[in-house]
Amino acid sequence: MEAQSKSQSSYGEIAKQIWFNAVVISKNLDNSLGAIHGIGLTEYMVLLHLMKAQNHALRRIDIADALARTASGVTRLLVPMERIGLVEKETNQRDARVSLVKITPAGEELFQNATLTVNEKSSSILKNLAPKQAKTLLELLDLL
Amino acid sequence: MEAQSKSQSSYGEIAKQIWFNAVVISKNLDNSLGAIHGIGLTEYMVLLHLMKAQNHALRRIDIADALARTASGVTRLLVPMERIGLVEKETNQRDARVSLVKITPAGEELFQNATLTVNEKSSSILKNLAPKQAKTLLELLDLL
DNA sequence: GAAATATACTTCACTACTCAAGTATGTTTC
DNA sequence: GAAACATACTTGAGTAGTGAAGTATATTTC
Repeated sequence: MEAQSKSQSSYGEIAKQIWFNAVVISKNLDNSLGAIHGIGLTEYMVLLHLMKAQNHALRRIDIADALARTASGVTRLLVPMERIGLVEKETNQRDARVSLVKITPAGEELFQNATLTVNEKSSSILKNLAPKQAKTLLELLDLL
Repeated sequence: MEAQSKSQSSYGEIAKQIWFNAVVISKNLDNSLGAIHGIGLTEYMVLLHLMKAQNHALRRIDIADALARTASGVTRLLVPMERIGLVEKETNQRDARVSLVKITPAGEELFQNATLTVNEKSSSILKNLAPKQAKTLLELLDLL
C-alpha cells in the first residue's frame, strides 16, 4: 500500500485498526471471562447494561440497541443466562408485549467479580499507554 | 456505575468502548461492502493482506494470524472466495503441506473498488474527528 | 370501534466462526 | 534411516449471531 490521498486513506486505516484491535481485545476478554466466570464478553455487556439501568431491568430491545445486536440475537443470548440464573423475566403490566429482563442477585455478584477480571485484562492489554494517553484515547473513541 | 479507582476502571472503559465501536463500525462496513461489492469485511481484510504481501500470495496460516482467526476459519472462509474467483490456490514446491492463496486479477479489481467504499464509509463514521485527532487516534491504536 | 399500522418479541433457516481430532507432510534426534 | 515430534491444513460437531417471517399486543386513523 503506497501513500494515497491522505485524509481519505487515513480514515480507512483507523477503521481497520479499530476492527483488528477489537477482534484481538474481544477474544482476549472473552477467553478470560469464559475461563474464570463461565460467561462471554457479550453476556458481560448485558449484565453491565442491566446494572446501569434503573431498577436493574431492561426491555430486550433496549439490550439489543445497547449491544448493537438484533432482537432475535438477544432472545437466544438470554436463554442460557436465564437458565443459569443470572437474569430473570419480568412482565410489564402496561404493555403485555414487553418481556423485561432483570438481573438477579447471583447475576450481580458474578458481574462484580467479572468486572475485576475485565479491568485487570484491559489494563494488561493497554499497558503500553500512559494514563494520559489512555484518557485521550477514551475521549477520541467517545467522539465516534 | 459510580466513580471507581480511576486508573483501573478507565482501562476497562476503554476496552468496552473499543469493543462497542468496533461492533458498530464492523457492521457498518460489512453491510456496505456486502451491498455494493458482495463481500464481507473479513473477505476484504483477506484481500488487503494479500495485496500487501510479496507476490500477492500468502499461506493460509499467515492469513489466520493477520486476521486473528483460526486456520479452520480461514479454510472455510476461502472456499466461497475461490469459487467466485477472487483468489486461487497455488502449491509450494518446497513444502507440500502448504497451500498458498493468491489473489486473482478479478480479486485485485474488486479490492480496488472496495477500498474506495471502505475509505468513504470510514470517513463518514469518523467525520467527528479532525484530521489531527484522527492521526492521534491511529497512533494510540498502534500502541496497543 | 374496525381496519390499518406499529412495536416487542420469537422461531426458522442460514452464515461465520470455534475447538478437537484427523491427515499429510516436514524436521529433528539418535 | 526409523521414531518422535512439529507444522499446515481439513473435517465434524457445536456456538453465536443474522434476516425474514410469524405471533401477539398496542396505537392510530377514519
